[in-house]
Amino acid sequence: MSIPENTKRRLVLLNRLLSTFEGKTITSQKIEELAGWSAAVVRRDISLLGIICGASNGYKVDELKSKLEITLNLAAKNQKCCIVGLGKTGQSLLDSTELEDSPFNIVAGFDSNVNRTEVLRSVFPLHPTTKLCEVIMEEKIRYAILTVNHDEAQSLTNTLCECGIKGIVNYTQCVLTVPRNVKVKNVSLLTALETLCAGAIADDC
Amino acid sequence: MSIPENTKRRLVLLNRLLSTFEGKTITSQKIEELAGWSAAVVRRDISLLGIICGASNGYKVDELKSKLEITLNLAAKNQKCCIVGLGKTGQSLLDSTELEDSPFNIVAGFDSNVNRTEVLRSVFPLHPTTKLCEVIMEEKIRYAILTVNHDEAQSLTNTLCECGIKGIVNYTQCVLTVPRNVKVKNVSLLTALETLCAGAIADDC
DNA sequence: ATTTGTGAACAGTTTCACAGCG
DNA sequence: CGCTGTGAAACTGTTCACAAAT
Repeated sequence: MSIPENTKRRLVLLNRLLSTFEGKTITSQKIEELAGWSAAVVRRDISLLGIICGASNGYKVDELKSKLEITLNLAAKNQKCCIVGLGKTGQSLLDSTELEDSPFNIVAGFDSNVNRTEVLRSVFPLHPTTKLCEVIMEEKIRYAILTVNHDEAQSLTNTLCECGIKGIVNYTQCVLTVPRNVKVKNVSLLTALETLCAGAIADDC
Repeated sequence: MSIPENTKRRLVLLNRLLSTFEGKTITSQKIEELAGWSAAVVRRDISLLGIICGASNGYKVDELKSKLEITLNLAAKNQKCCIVGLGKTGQSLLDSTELEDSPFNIVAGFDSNVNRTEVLRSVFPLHPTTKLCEVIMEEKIRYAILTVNHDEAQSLTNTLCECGIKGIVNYTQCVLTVPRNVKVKNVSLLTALETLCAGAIADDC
């Protein structure tokens, strides 16, 4: 039985939420208070994982968490990512500690301005975008973090898709056109604000 | 008749997409190719706006776009925002041009480290977080961009909610607890990557 | 001929309510 | 007795298919 999209989005956040409760138990009621999803939704979501780890005294967080990590693919370590575009946003990610202790690992950066790739320093190598395909295929990079200018966004996206990238975290304002096998997650500040403003927030991501 | 959440999220992106087609017409088929939503979904979404602006020769982009802006609340200019947390992420937004020509306007920044609020320069004033409530209420700020450390995230969120903020763009990894009248949009890199990895992307935001 | 707009069928998701377990 | 796990009902969202419009 496959897990619905909505459920998956909540489970990603549930997994995060549970970090604070390791070794303990937690009830669906408590999760409702913390995350805002109804207790009924929480119970249904968890039941879709196909395990029984609650049974009348709240869920055992450790069991739940390890099942979540497997189901959500987060158990696989060292999933490779790259940054495409080393302007202000891209640079702020260069020495970010955000992905420490996560399954994700940034292993390359790219910019079409060779100056930047030569001057900037980081723990992973920086390349000109002409090498995009080569490096991605060689390193088997799965995810791209797109932080380029508007005018380069779609053409670089095309290249990324051609070299087999699985997903793109899109920090640009462009609505990217991608083949169906590539997933895009739009996270630009403008999109986020517009989404809030339009009252269009899914109760999750 | 109220517009469903899913539709709203797509309409936000549709509005963006249409910028490239001002003065022209566009068919639901073309939108399907560009954005990836089925033409049937596109037509249904647009019909929910309650206007007829297509009639057999594709949609008139200008008419469609102005209706979209009204429906999505994006017509109201100068909706005030603030940045909470002036670490690396917050700083990268200080002189960002991303919100230029948008209805949103950053009018204040906050950090609990007074050093930062005194040393950093920006076009809008920077305050210590002790002034959070005062400034937000005085300036009638609607949206907060949360870029603080993990350990401050929930307590500052509580304060933000108390002073009447409408929505929070959450760059932290925390799952924030908020009252039902406050909306959160999670945009941390880690959450974005986990969502992609779990295959949990709504066909929109 | 092409493309919208929409009823009607279908699919997916949430809520309700309660039996059963600890 | 409180809490999960889950059928069944209710609701929301999507797809189909075609009449109407130009």
